[in-house]
Amino acid sequence: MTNVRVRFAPSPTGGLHLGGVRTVLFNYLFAKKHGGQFIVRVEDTDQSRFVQGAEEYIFECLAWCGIHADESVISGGPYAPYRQSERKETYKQYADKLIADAHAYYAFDTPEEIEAMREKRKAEGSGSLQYDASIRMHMNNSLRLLPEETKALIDAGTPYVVRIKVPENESVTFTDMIRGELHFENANVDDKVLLKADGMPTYHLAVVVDDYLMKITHAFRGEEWLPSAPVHILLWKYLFGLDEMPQWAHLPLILKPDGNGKLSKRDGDRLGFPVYAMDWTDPKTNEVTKGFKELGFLPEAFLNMLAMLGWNPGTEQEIFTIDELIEAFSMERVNKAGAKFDFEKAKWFNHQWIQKKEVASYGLEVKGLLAEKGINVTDDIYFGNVLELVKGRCTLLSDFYEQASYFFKAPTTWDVDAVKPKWNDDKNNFFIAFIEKIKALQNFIAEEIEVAFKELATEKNIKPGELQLPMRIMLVGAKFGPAVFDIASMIGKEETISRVEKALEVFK
RNA sequence: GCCGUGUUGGUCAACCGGUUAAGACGCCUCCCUUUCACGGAGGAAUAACGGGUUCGAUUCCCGUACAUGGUACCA
Repeated sequence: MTNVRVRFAPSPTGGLHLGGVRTVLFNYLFAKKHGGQFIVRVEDTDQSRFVQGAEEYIFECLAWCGIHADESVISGGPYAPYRQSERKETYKQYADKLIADAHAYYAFDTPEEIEAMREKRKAEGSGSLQYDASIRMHMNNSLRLLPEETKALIDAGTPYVVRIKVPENESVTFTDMIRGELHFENANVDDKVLLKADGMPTYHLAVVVDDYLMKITHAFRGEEWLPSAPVHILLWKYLFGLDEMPQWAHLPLILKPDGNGKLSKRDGDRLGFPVYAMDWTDPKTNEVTKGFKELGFLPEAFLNMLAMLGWNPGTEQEIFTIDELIEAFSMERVNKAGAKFDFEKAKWFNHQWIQKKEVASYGLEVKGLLAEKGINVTDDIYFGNVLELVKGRCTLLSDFYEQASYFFKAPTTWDVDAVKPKWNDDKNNFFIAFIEKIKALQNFIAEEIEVAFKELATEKNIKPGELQLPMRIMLVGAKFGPAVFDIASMIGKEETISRVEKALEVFK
């Protein structure tokens, strides 16, 4: 439990999807729970896939979620730099060491040659198409070549990669915090490329070296990494010793809600829900992918929902603050099986959080939403009261526009069909009298308005219920919203009278 | 094809050999509300299949099926 250090290592290829955020979350929860450090490192070893602005975007998303690495751990401190492209030389040194120790070798095979090898093996009916012990002595590499030949090739500037030499007839065993003891036969793991022809490391070399150098104690990542775990274990064994190796946990995948497979960006577009944390604009195509934030999610709800996807506390509690999550979290309670994403449930979490949080905490954001639609809020107290009154019927922050706009703007259209069929002179006269009656009201509060309304209705011999819907249409314009008298009280006497008068004209 | 991982209602899932197999989302009914929601009370709905092991298997083991991931000089 001492000195826990975890890391999140995003690949800046654009966007930050649900699975990515959940990986950070679990890392973060674990680190916080054990009083450890949370490190963010950037995996940009494939420069061809690097997208401009993607790194900044990832940090913005994390900031929105309220997940912060220590400053020293992002940009400075003893372990910097954190961007893999800036650590190129370091990886090379370790690759060289591996070669010197005969645990890796130079390979000069061109992609075409490798392809030819695979075609040949396929034709032979071989089950395995790997570059491994069974084939490496037939390939163009330093294992088969004489040392002088290898040297000549390198001196001549022949492109080469460095591959790990997976030993034959052995196996790799390690313990995963979620899955228990895992066992892999070396015959099934191939000689993965460690250093690419451009001198950049592959993920395999980079994680191991970085995790060691940054003293990572616990490595959590997606389940898709399980098949390459043996390579990483071997690298640990050769480079730093198994005693130094972090504890592993391979997190279950987040799956598509409908069909089969891993949840992807396209599924969101297809099924109408976001997959990214925040809006992401691809700089190449200018295509915008919707984010949870912009759709109207609260970060607490977003994280809460994600935490419950693949993990559960074993109790009936479902709504957790981040601190409660930290307290309750344990890797052992993470599920093994992938979970299908359910957008309905995600919205439910948001609804819960809109009720739970102080309205003031999201007031500013709602204010911005209203401003975009031309409603400028000037009175913060009034605004707060309105939010309090309507929040129960909001699932997304964006719902506040529909639910709150009529507190700031008189309706300009009315659902006349809801009123007209039953409208008559008696009702018209009732409202004319009602205007006069409320003018005399001292305290224009819901209870008194209701009393006045009902008294008058009894007096005029009309059922109050039959008058409430018209009243609502007058104030709101449509059939929704809180109790009519609450609305009237909120918008005030003048405004109520004005709206009733105006609607009376329309209903004629 | 080969290798890995997994499989409790439509979805998320609890129960880690003996249970009437929790709970939540969604769905349905009713109540509340002469609005729309919230809320409350009910309801339908689940252990992939076949073998073992055991007094007893949803729980352990083995097969099969299915799903999913990997099989790249992508991460």
